[in-house]
Amino acid sequence: MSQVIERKNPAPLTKSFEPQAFESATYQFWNEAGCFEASDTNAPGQQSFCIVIPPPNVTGVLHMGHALTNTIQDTLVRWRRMSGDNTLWLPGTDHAGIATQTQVEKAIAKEGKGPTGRPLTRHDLGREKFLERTWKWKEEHAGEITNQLKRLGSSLDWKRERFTMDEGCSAAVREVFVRLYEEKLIYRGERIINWCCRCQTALSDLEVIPTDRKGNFWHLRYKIVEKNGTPVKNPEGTLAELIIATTRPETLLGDTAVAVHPEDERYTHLHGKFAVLPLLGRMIPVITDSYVDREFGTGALKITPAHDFNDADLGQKHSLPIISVMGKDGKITAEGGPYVGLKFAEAREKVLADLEAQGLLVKKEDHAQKVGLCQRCDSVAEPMISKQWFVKIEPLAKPAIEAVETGKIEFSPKNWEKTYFEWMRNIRDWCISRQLWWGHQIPAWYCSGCEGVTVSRSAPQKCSSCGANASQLKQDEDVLDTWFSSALWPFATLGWPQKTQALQTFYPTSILETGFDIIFFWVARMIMMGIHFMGEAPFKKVYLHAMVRDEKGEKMSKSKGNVIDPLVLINEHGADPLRFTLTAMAGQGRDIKLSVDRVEGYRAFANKLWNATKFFHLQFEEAQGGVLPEPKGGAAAWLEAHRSSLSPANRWILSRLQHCTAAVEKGFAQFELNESANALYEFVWKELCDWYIEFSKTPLRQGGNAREQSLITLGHVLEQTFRLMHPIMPFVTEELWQSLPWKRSANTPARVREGKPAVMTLMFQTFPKAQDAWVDVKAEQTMRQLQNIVEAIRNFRGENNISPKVEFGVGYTTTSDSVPAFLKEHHAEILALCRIQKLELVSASAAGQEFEAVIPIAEPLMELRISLSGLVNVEEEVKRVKKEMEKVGADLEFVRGKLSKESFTAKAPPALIEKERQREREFSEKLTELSSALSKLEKLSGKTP
RNA sequence: GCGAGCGUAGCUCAGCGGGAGAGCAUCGCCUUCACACGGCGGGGGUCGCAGGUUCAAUCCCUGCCGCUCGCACCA
Repeated sequence: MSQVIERKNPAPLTKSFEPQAFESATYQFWNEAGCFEASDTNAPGQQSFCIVIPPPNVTGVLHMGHALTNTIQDTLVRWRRMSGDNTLWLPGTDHAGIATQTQVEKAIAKEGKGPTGRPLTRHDLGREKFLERTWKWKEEHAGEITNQLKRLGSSLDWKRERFTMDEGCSAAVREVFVRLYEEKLIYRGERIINWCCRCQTALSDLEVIPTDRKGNFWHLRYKIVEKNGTPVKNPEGTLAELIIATTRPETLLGDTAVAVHPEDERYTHLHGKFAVLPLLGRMIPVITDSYVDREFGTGALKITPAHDFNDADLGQKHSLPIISVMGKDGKITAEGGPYVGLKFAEAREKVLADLEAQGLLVKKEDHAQKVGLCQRCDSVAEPMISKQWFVKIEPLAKPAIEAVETGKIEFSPKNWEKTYFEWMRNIRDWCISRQLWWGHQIPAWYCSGCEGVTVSRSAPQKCSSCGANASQLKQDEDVLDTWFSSALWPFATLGWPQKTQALQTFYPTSILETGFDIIFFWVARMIMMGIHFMGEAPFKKVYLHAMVRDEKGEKMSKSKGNVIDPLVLINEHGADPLRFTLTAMAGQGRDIKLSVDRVEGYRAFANKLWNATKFFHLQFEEAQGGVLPEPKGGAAAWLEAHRSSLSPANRWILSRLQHCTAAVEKGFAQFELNESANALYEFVWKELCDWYIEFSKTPLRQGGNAREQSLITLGHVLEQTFRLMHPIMPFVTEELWQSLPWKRSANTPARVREGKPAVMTLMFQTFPKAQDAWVDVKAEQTMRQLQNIVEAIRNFRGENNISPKVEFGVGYTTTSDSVPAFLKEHHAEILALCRIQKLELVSASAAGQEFEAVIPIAEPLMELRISLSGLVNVEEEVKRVKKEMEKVGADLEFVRGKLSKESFTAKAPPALIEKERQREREFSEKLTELSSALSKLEKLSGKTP
């Protein structure tokens, strides 16, 4: 007999659900037993299932978005693991270039002053020292987010944890860079990019957030002249000029043309002429282009190719010169003539003042405009020409578009595919160089001798162009966009560029789960790189979850102070309730407004399950000899063997378990986790606790076979429920499962092969499959009938405000032959659930006495008769009956109306018509009963003073 | 401007062709031996508005209105 890993010192179940008591220990048990570890190879016939975690920032802290995505992923991973797959969920963190560098910069700024008395900057430390500091910072903070992921219950294979700047990932980055360079898909060029003057780095288009700003529209006067400088005149003899509206007057310093629409008749006579650039006096051509909108502004446009994306395109089209007047330092360059050295904002003021002085400023209007802000620091990002590294994206985008078009990759919800296509089909080259220090330094070396560029996987020995030795070579100081390494994540983490077994087994990964906000940043780029380097898309399915917002629907942000910290919720209520909440709300196509109330509600749910299990133990321990021995072959086999002799209630709950199992499985498989969660909630609370356990109390107290049968059924149903619920609520289900008397250890195929011991854990138990054989229509019908009777009596009690302490007798009449036997069989349960003294058949003649309430029931066909004397106020009962009659009357009227329409009876499906006729009969009978009861009551109340 | 989503009970959401559901909140009764993190019962909605298709529309179609979110921006 091989060894089994068991949890040490199991504690008895506490009085109620107290997650703090066991969550951490449970996680530790799983982790130490190696439950999270995948195998590099699949067992024969086994499938692999792999998700790579969207790597959180290495120095970040867990926020609700993380909690959501990791709960969803963990749920899927646990489900697949229990279903028998070789399951790998690969953990890791991202170096997060700008974010991390900024944190460290802030830290050193606080530490001391530089030589001139200002706070220390990274430049005071120098690159090497600064990087040392950042690595140290990373080591100190990296544990926080991973510990938080553990608190959430994430079953990540920690032995495979990766970091985007670890040796392997760095090697992958260099490999990709070199290959793309060799394929001419990476190039270095002088192009217009977004520049953040505060962060002092280039940004990609995506890192710039267009933001509404109140601005102004200044109308400027450009005089028009011939090439030789003679003023041009208008047809009516006045001097020709162009009035141009602009929101950024300071950029005029870099204007190299003005443009009008070719068919704009106002300006036809200016075609081919020149404009005199205000302030600088430069002559620039008047060009025509249909890009110009005649309706907007004055219909004339100034063109500044160096500082505007659209102008850059026009400039290229018309071969215009490019004049950079704004520098990376946020100041006007020497090209700006008298304005050199001014900050942009100062330059604007001065330019406007000078224009005004020269009479060239026509007017100023208010104007709402969008300004691009740096995603990281919110300062204005200026478009400017700069020498940067770019990825030529179109050749990479093409197959990535095709992969989604042909369905090799599917997005869910599907409508995101449209968004993906939109962006991918209009994609611009990707600026990948960043003027930061924290990141993958670009593997390009410049030769001081020949100015040649050497791109290499490792530090080159000599210049690839002129052969000069290494001392002449200097590596590019810039680093790569953080998303460059993230794009390689699905294969770099599996060992690429080595040909590893893990890569073979787990690539392509099964699914990607992430937020829609990073479709472009991350998802699209992973698809492009995956296809290009692996020949295959990195995942088959992309699941995109909604945004987590606060309970008012606002985005959570620190500045608004509306952030709900998942760790606070975990500490207070446990990880499971939070996970259940997120899962239950993860329905697609809607933002998730998280409310703490909801979490509390699901904590109550966990408590409910806890107490149901305690109920089982209580009953179990009372069994003869203290402990009921495990049935031979286990509970399931026992139930199978005794199926025909099981009570209706037992058959019912086993049948309902199949429905629940099917729903949970379907929800997981279709990525509708909320469906799974809701099915479980309904089943556990309503069916198992409210009905089954209440029903089972009678046989359990009865003892003997009845008790044994119910105990085994309840134990089995609970055990199966724990399995079904485990992917969503791993901690509490494991804790409760461990408490069960008949549990068995289990193992995964891979562990067996590797000689690893089995583990006594719910994590490795087989995920249930719905079994049609256990679906019992008859038992469900029986239970429905019993529920109808019980509810009718409870309703009578409730509406008449009769205390549960008051017991009374109930009689009934029926025209059905089977009802008396049916009620006799379930006599005890009905009495217990309704807290009544007796339920007995009364003859039709004995019935009909005046002191009775009459409660008609359609299924089973019968009438309850309850003697009112001393029980209720007759007037109250009159009210109740009247209310009931109104309801039934309205129903009847509706059904009759429907049936009276010939169009309905002619065209509706026959089955439906029959159903409606049936309903009509029922309502009508019910109404007759009620009205006769009412007339009796009214007579009675008339007699009473 | 283009694209997507959402408007259902006081709140948060499910449902999406046959007369509207849940949780929380609320009201009434109950400390009944798993659970007051509980039980039982009640009240509460012309399913954003207007048309159309259909025997039948919260559900399908069209148009509006309102709220989000992408993309592109008109300089």
